[in-house]
Amino acid sequence: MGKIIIGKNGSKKEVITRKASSLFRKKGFTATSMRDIAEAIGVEAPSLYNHIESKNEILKDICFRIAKMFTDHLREVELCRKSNLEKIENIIRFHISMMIDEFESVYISDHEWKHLREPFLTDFTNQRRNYRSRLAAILQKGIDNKQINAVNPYVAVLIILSALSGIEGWQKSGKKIDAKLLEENMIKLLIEGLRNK
Amino acid sequence: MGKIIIGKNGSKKEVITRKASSLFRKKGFTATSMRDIAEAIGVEAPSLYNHIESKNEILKDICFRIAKMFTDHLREVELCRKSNLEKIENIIRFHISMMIDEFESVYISDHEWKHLREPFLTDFTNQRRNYRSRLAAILQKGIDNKQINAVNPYVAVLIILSALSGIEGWQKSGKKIDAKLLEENMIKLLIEGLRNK
DNA sequence: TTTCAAAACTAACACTTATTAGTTTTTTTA
DNA sequence: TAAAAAAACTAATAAGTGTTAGTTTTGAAA
Repeated sequence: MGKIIIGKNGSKKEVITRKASSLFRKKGFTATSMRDIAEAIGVEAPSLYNHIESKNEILKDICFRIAKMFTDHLREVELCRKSNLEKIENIIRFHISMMIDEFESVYISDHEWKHLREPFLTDFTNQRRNYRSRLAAILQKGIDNKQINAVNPYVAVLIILSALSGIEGWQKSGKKIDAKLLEENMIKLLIEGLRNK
Repeated sequence: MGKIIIGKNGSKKEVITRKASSLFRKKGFTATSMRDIAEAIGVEAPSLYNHIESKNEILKDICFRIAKMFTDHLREVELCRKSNLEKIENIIRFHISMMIDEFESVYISDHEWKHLREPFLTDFTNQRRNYRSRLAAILQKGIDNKQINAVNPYVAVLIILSALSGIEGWQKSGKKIDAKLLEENMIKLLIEGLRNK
């Protein structure tokens, strides 16, 4: 039938993962079959198994790669010398850039992680909880400083993260919103909501 | 094997829809089989077809019932005599109460609508677009009034709606956040972000 | 050009899917 | 209590699932 053509960037496994990501986002993980992925690449389904372990491994790779990027960035922010509000702003900007550069993967890691298998499911949800806790800790310090408005930090984290993950909806929306405009509006709304006046 | 036991509230179809909602939310629409639903009710899968048309009809009923509730409420708000910022606040409070009272259905209507079949898929996405446009129109009037901060109204709608839909994550989170506390924090953050100072 | 491994293929397996047909049981109505 | 209707059942269908086995093709190294 055909063969897997590798672009300049990466192995055949990465080609499969990228095509799969696109389908997982459009149709959902469960509704995407190995045959769908194979067809999109131009190959028969069993051929994929020369490069990957299982359909579930693809999902795992996507979710954990994204989780690592967020975790790594958070560690950097925690160590830098900036005010807590600036740290939050930095994190928000990073989320937005991730939504733009890694749209499909971030979407999947947000919406399809529940189809991970153990032990990865537990690992992943622990990482998420951990991420949220550390974000709440930054907010709490800002509140103690009086720099940040006295909101419940867990609620604020919830609001910020879900507001951010909603940018997903923007990409395909008819309204062409410029990325920079989006970012500045986002910062304005969320940071002004937090800032203590 | 058994039979469908109807509670005081509603037909057997409603019993099926309720059980299905719970499974659709936990496992996703595609990953939930008719046998899963039947087993949860205590009946064989083919028996369900005495009461429903198809698995897809269940999803359609869930999504359109919720869409109607949001649309009906929006119409009321549009007609009432209040400031535009108060209207937005009213809508935010309604979303929160919906998340609490109709958690499973709202979640599904947010996350599983893409599995709707035509013509319902098109109808549903049109309703969503329409809802967002009308929300943006309210914001625009508030901006013209100088009551609302000069943000891009489409971005603001995106942020508000996704922040709201993120409350889904709260229900099951370990942190037991009181509903009233959540609501007040949410209003504080979002409305203060919008208010022109 | 021969050799060898990587990567494609076809065929198939064992299972699950939503749904239909036809039949029996249960409940309601007369 | 007899008749009719509703709702359960079993059995089966046709299609689709992820994945494996075994074989052939392809491309690079010797």
